[in-house]
Amino acid sequence: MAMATQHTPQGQEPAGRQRTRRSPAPHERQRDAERTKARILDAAVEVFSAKGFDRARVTDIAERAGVNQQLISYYFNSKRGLYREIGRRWRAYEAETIPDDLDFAEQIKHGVRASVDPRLGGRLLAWDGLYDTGEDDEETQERNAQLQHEVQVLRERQRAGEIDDRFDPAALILIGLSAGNALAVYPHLARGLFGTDTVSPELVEHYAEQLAQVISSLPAAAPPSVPGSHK
Amino acid sequence: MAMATQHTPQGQEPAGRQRTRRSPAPHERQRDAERTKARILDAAVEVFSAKGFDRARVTDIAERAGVNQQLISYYFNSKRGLYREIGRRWRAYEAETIPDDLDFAEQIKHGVRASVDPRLGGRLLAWDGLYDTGEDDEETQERNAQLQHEVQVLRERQRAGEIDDRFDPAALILIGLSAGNALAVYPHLARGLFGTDTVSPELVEHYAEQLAQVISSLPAAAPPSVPGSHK
DNA sequence: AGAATAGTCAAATCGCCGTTTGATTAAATC
DNA sequence: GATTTAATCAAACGGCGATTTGACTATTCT
Repeated sequence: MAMATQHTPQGQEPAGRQRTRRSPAPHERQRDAERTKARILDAAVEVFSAKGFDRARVTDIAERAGVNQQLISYYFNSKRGLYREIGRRWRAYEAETIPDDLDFAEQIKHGVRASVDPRLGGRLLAWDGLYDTGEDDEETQERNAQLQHEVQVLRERQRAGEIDDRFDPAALILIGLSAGNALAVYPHLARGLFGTDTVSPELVEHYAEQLAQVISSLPAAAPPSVPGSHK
Repeated sequence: MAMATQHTPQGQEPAGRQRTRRSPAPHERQRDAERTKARILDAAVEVFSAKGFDRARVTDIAERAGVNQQLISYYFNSKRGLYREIGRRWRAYEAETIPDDLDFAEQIKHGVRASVDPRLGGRLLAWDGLYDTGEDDEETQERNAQLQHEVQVLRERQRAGEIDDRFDPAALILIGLSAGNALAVYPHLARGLFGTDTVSPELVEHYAEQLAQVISSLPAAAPPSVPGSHK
């Protein structure tokens, strides 16, 4: 692919270019592929998350990353490749970041805050879901494993009596997750509902609080229905 | 989904009065603009809902509607125009369809079932939210009014003691709505969580049940904190 | 130093897809 | 049955935007 490099045949050498020759301390080199790649990735997350795959312009991504757009092909082959790479890194990141020994409600709060951060993945998740075609590539498989693990954790708590038996952990997770992403996915509704003209940090906090409250008010043990009563 | 299928505005033909040339009973004429428009609209809802605006192909829509794609420009000016028309009719439809005197939990169940019907609007709502740019056109204004009304309804129930005062009705609505749409918006997660390889009607029913259970288990009155405590 | 290569870029290409054009056929009117 | 007009279509157009091409420049290695 990118190995058709050839020596420059000729050209006028601009004389008198003064450059000091310093040893490359890794963080101050000007040419650092990894750093540049990271910048592109960051910009890409922002743009993809905001506009979705189709509406995202690679020019836009390149611009924000401060590089030429061809560089994106150079590093990631294609727009799709870039997107996939984001997916990979993202899953790795959240796998190692989200501690599942947190209190469920705390986890939710954390999730809500994270979901609206444009650099984080709430919206990406929604885009993926909407674009989903029903066939499971290996990428989704991986995520599913993580989800199943979450289910296990909840089931554990259920067994410990923290959660009523009638609830299906899988359903609870989906509910929490989708509700947690709500501000990020339905900003237009949020504005209408809360009467603000933007989704402010305060609103995020308020909503996180509310959602956590809902979650944590789920009945813990068997329902308060008196044994022997009807229904 | 009869949303687009209200046509034949021209009214009551005097019975027994027949034209010499067998005046076409409105439902059996071959050339019926309204009917065709409705077919296009229906197909469009399906495609837009499934693929989103950008990925939807007007060829695809035309094909499903059984018409030539130019007809779409003819009737709706543009792809965007078609999309907007859907929005208009959709809001009208749901405004007159969803009865707000239902039990909240019932409403939720109804919502969940509706949201996964591919021909209905759960996904459209999510697309709109993700594509949202923060500026409110008149279209959203209209929806916001409806939402505010919903908020009022909930506030009412809150006043009646059915819902704990600590909950913000607006937040509850957003939670219910987003969670209700979850199967439609995150089908990939749903498959992973529930271990099915498709979102079956049974799953829909199960999930609706679960969500309703969560909603209806929200504390009704003041918290069980001991009365007579401080403040 | 100089060869080799990693990093960067501007500009041309090319396919896709929404829209326009201009004609055609069927229905309604007289 | 002739005229008008509503409905339909096939084919050409044109723009947008991702990708390719082909070079150029800085860095690193020996």
